[in-house]
Order: sequence, then C-alpha cells, then structure tokens
Amino acid sequence: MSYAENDKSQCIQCSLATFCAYSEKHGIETKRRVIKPKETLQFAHDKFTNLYVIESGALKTHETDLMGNEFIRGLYLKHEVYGYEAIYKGQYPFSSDALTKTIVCEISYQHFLTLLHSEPAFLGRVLYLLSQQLTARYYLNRLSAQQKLSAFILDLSARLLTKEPHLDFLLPISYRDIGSYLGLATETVSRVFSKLSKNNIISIQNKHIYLLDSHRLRLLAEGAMP
Amino acid sequence: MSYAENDKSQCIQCSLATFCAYSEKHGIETKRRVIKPKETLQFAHDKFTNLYVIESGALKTHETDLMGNEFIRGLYLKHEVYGYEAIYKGQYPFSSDALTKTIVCEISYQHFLTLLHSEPAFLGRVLYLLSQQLTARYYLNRLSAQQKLSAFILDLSARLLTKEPHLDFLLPISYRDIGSYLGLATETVSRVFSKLSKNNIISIQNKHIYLLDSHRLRLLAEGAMP
DNA sequence: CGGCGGCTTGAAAGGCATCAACATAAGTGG
DNA sequence: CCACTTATGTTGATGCCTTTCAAGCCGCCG
Repeated sequence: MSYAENDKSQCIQCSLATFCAYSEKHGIETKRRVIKPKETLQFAHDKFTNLYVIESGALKTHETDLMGNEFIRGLYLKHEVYGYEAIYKGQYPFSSDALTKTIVCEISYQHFLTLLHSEPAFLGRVLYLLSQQLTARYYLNRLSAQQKLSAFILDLSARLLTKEPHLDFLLPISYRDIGSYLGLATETVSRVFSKLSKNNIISIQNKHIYLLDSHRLRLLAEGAMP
Repeated sequence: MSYAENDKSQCIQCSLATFCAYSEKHGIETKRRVIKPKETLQFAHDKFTNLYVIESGALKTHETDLMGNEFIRGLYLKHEVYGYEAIYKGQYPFSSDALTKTIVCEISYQHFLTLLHSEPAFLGRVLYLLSQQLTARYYLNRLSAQQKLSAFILDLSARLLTKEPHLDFLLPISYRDIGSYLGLATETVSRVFSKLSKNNIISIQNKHIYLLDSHRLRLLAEGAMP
C-alpha cells in the first residue's frame, strides 16, 4: 500500500466532494492511498480512525464464519464511501480487500466530525448518503437466483454507469464472490448469466457486460417473468 | 390514530433519550401517537417530515411488487427509530403498519437537524445508531432456512430482551411476515420452528418463545450444525 | 357461535447446491 | 516470451431442500 499524488480531476463526481471543498477551506489536505489487487485495506477489528472514498477501483468486505467459509458482505465502487459501518463499534467489522488496483482518499473521522458540526450542508449530504444505504441491497432476500442476479446487475449498472448513454461495464468482482454476496453457488451464478445471455437480455464475455434489454431485466428482477 | 398523554417512565431506555432531554432544554415537547393494530402510520411516498421512536409495540414496513406480492422490508421494535430511510428521497419509501397497539414519539426532522447541529453528543449518538443499522440483518443472505430463522430469532431476542436474565419473549410478527422478510414460505417457517422446538433449542407456543439453548441456536445460525 | 385469518402437516414438484470433470484465463518464473 | 501453475468459469448429473398445492386445525374477533 502506497500513497499517490493528488489528482483532483475525478473529484467532481465524488459523493463527498463537499468534504474536500470544506477541507481545503480549513487548510487540510486529503491523503490518497494506492491499494494493489487482493491487498487488504483494513483487517477485521482494526481500530476505526478513517473513512475512505473510492476514487478508482473497487473494494469488497468479507468475513469468515466458524466453518471457515468466506462471506462477502459489501461492495464499494468508485465515488462511494467505505467505513461508516465501523463507527458503531469503533473498529472495522470486516476485512476490506481491493478487487483491482484501487485508489482511495483517506478521511480522518475526527476531521469528518468537525466538518459535520461546522458545515450544515455537509451534514445534510452525509445523512442523505447514509439514508440511501439503509434501503440498498434490497434484493438479497429476493427468492429466485434469477431475481437476485438481475437486481444485482441493475444495481451495479446504476452505480457504475455515470455517463448516461453507456450501457456496458466491466464486472469488478468474481462469480465466486457474487455468489457469496447473494447467497448462491458459483455454478448457479454462471448458469444464470448464461441464460440471461442466451435470452438476449445481456451480453457477457470476459466480465464485460452489455445491457441489451434493461427493461426485461427489470421485469426479471421483479419476478414478473419466467 | 390518536394522541397520547406523555408518560416518560419508559424513556430511559429509548435510543434517542438524549433527543428528548435536549428538546426539553430548548423548550420543545415531543408528541406521542397511538396506532391501533394493522393501522398505517405512513404510506409509501408520503412526504417525509418526522422520525418516530417506538415507545411500545412494533412496526413493519412493506412494499408490493408488480405481481401484487407483498414484501416485508423492515421491522421496528421498542426503543428503535423509524424514518431514517425516508431522508434520502424526502418521502417514506414503504408503508409502515403497526403490528400491535403501538405508541410512537413523533420527532420533527427539522427540529432533529437543529439539535444535531447544536449538540455534538447527539450527533455522535445518531451516527452510532445509523452505523449499527448498516450491518444489521446480515442473515438475509444466509443460505438455509434454518440458518436464517435461527439468526432472526437471535436478532429479535437481542433487541427485545433488555432485562438480562429473561430468555423469553412474544413474537411480534406473523409467520407469513417472517417468511416474507426472510425470503421463505410460511410453511417453511412453521416447519423450522417445529424442528427447533422438537430439538429442545427453543420452546414455542402461541408466539411465546423461550430460548432453551441459545448456544446451540447460535451454532445453527452460523451453519455449524445440521 | 360462526367465520376468517393464521398455523400445521403431508405429498409432490422444482430449483438450487453439490460433486466431478473439463475449459479457459490469469499469474509466475525461467 | 513461453511453459507451467493456479485461479476462475463452464457444463452435466444427482440429490436435497424449499416451494407449492391441498387439506385440516386452531384461535380470535365480531
């Protein structure tokens, strides 16, 4: 893990862009870290001191149960904030690994709190983002594998496709991890992807996904179609 | 829906007790509402203006999909806060119904924001509670019905059993709603409960649950036992 | 007391996990 | 840059768990 130069060209779309703006006003610079693929940013039970905004790349959080099975618990993409779940116990509840080469902005929680107090607009922004998180990942308790995976693809596309006309993106996560995240076997994930592809709802090759029929995909996610 | 007299004997354990303390300091009284069983507190898309603390009873949130199927999305018990998920869109995303006779404290969001600004300790408390919510309901993507339900019972017991030595409580929700919440059929919920009862892990009659062996229940939730 | 919603239990069907074998991609070292 | 190794994805067969359908029971409330 190393530090990176400050390149703020990407920051406009950052979900905490206001944080950086206010930080500069208060004369504080934000640190950037580069995390190599599969490298760990924080281990479970590490003391909580920082939030992180993903500037590029992606993180997954995971835990291992008594039987040694790994469970994926969260996925953090470009412009999203990782760390809120650690406030509660004062430590990160899960390990967080980079899925690809990832650059994060390190935000001191102390500094973050100070800004929450002094900048009402920033507090509003953070409450907005936290509120959004509370109803995310609704699809985890959907019943069928096809519903879960369809909803998952739609969720990913909404989070990754900032430029409107584009309908394709790279899956930042392995089938095994998708399965673990959704409570499905790797093979099931593969089979459902094949089926969606065969039915011309998406096209997929080497993790490159193209949404051919997002309308039908939405129907599948709602369980409105076989 | 009607209003209730103020009886603050229960407020000590309220998760936002500090809110009321500060409110009084600022000379503002908190309103109480009584909601009858099956009555609706807020409908989906209602404009968001208030948070609610459950003083007694329980709420469920639910939505209906394209096919007309109802999905239970959340469960709010005594001393817990309902409404955070509405900040995001400025409207309540789901309908919320009382499961039993329920009394809630109505908290104006405007007033809530004011207090967040003026009282740092209150801000800390709210962030703590929100952080906790982010990792709750982890068991929804567990694989087997037994794991989900075991984890659900443990979750409920942790939230309902404030007095330590007690190990029994009343299920505040129907089997149908539990199934909808966990992504299981009503019959499966019934069968798993029967099995847990037959194996002397819990005893259950008429929604009254007694934890006979919470250790083994925890193992079941982790998937460590057949 | 009668009706209705909620719970229980059984039998059948189907979806998904599991196991196994293979194919392909990615990563490593010479 | 290629050969080797390892990780990841694909495909088929089998069995189990859960859903679904059906029927009956129980408790509750009007």
